[in-house]
Amino acid sequence: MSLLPDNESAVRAAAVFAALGDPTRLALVERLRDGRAHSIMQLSSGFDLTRQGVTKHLSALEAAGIVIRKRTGRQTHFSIERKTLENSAAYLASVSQQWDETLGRLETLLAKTRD
Amino acid sequence: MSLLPDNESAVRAAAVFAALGDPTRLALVERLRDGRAHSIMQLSSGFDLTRQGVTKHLSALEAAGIVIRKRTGRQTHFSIERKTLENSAAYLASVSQQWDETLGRLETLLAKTRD
DNA sequence: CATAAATGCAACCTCCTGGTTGCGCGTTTT
DNA sequence: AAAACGCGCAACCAGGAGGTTGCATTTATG
Repeated sequence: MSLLPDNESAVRAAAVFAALGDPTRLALVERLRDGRAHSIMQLSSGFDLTRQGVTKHLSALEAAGIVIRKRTGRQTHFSIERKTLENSAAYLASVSQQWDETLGRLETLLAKTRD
Repeated sequence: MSLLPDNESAVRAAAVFAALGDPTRLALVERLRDGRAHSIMQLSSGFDLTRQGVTKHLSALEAAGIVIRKRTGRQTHFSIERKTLENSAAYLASVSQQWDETLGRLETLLAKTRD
């Protein structure tokens, strides 16, 4: 019995978190916070990475649904997919919230008495 | 110039996300949603993993500050550190929120005109 | 049309990660 | 005091992730 996240939202959440888990990728997201679309050249500048390296990370973000790619002419622009981040934020919030509702710190102590 | 997340909150956020990025680890967090403290034996049951394997994951979660370890007698209990998840949720929310505030979809289009 | 610019694609390499096994050590239990 | 329980630690291993180089491709520019 492998009870890995059968929960749909949890599965996707894991993918999103994995994508955001890399420092470079998170930095890229930070760069996209302005909500505008940036080309790969723009995004590559400032990193100790090859353009191809950055592209890989952007593809990873795209695969996780965090970012949207759109080619225009000879350059490719990336922008943030707001909804994905919102969902993940909501997921995390729900976890800590449930922790809050059900018993929380008190039960934590009582658990030690049980079994 | 390597402009990796100099921002403190972003650095920690990356660590937390990396920890939550693994399906097994996220499943463990799911199991701890009840807010109570569970022993390693309890948490191990149901996974296609060795106890030592699960322990490794729990240690990773602990290192990221997502979980708290407390040894009592011969068994070790883990429980959720609510604040860490709250912070990460807030971080994600702030990113998508800023996207919303600043221009968002409109500017996304305009950006294509620029440079 | 020749060339430069911006990107895509594939092969390759290294190192970290997730997983295992084996064993030792403190704590209950009988 | 044995034996069983719950756990920590170390070594080890395969595979994937992050990164590179090299070249092909498409689009703009002079």
